[in-house]
Amino acid sequence: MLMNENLTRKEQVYLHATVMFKDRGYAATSMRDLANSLGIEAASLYSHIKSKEEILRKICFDIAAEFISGLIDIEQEDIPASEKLRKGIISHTKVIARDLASSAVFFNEYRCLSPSYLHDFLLLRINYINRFKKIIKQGIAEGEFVNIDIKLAVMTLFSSLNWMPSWYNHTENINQEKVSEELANMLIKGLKK
Amino acid sequence: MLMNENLTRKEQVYLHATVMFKDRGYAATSMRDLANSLGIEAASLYSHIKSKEEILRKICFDIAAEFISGLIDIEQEDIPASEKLRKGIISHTKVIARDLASSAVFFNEYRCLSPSYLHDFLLLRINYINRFKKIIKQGIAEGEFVNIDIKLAVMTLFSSLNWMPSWYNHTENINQEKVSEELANMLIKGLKK
DNA sequence: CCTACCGATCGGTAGG
DNA sequence: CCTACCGATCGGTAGG
Repeated sequence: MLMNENLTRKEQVYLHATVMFKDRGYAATSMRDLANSLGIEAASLYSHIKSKEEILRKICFDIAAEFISGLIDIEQEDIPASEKLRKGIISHTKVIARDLASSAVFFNEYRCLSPSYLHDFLLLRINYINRFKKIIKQGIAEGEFVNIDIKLAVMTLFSSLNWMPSWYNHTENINQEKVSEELANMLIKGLKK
Repeated sequence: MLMNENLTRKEQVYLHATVMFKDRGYAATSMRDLANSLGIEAASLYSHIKSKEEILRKICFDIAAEFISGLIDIEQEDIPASEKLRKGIISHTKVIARDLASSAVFFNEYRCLSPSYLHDFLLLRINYINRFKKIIKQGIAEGEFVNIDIKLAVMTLFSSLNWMPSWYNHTENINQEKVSEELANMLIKGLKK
């Protein structure tokens, strides 16, 4: 059962929808399923939201904004690429750990966005990936990292980070910060000379 | 356009379905979409297949079988854990590279299986993951790997490997074997002392 | 492989 | 937040 106290009805709708989109997928979750989990009729949902896709859009674009804003300050710092990368990884994992369900939807369900929103979403994603590519390029240029294929490196990085929501569990006695650090260590060690 | 020459109609149905499930998701792909991409009516599909889910089942369980069978010989070899892991990673990436679309469906759409098939599928997946865990445990026990959290290590490993189908592209001038080797190097280096 | 069609379910609206 | 309902679409079947 979801914790619903202190939430407005609208927030409850978003919360339940996020969890259901994560568990069953966006297309496989019907508005009747969602209404049922809230104990109301499907038609009643529409006094809180405009459409099913509006929910998906909010999840995807909110998380995208969090990822990018977490990275901006780090980019400006005058530190070695490995340290930038470490901080970037920790920032990224923090966004994920803060909201595992939304992150999972972000990673897996974005393609259900209608074409024009999907287009904008993909631009944001490319922008974010390019920022990490730039850090890795810096590390190679400064001789800190091995001369690895950039695309391979950055895709491996994101792959590792982005499946976190599907295996990382808040309730286990695993510490989020420790996980992030171990992960960052492992990945950076794989890149270093 | 898909290459359909030399394929039976049934094989064409499976091929088109796999690509569409990968691109749009299982739930979001209708039998009418599928029929349309083959230039026939939806009802005509059912002279080649029994149900929509039958297609998904075949994809998921065939790929599962390929993953496991690729690993069995490697496990028996009397070599260091790092070499077992390297061979395991290369075997795994070969299965993926051989059929990117099926692999993508395997990783992302399995949860659309009906409960009893989903149950069997998850057992196969746990079995496969445990085989890799055992290799990493061996490496830690023999002092070859750092004393990392096993779950973290194996999940990072699979995350890296399993997003391959979503970014790795056959048509680019990237060589599959080289990608596998670089990937294996990077990941094993992250584990080594 | 087609036409014709089934019951079920979909996202969403009207009106209160 | 409800009842009542819309047109569209779903997976699938019958019969040829």
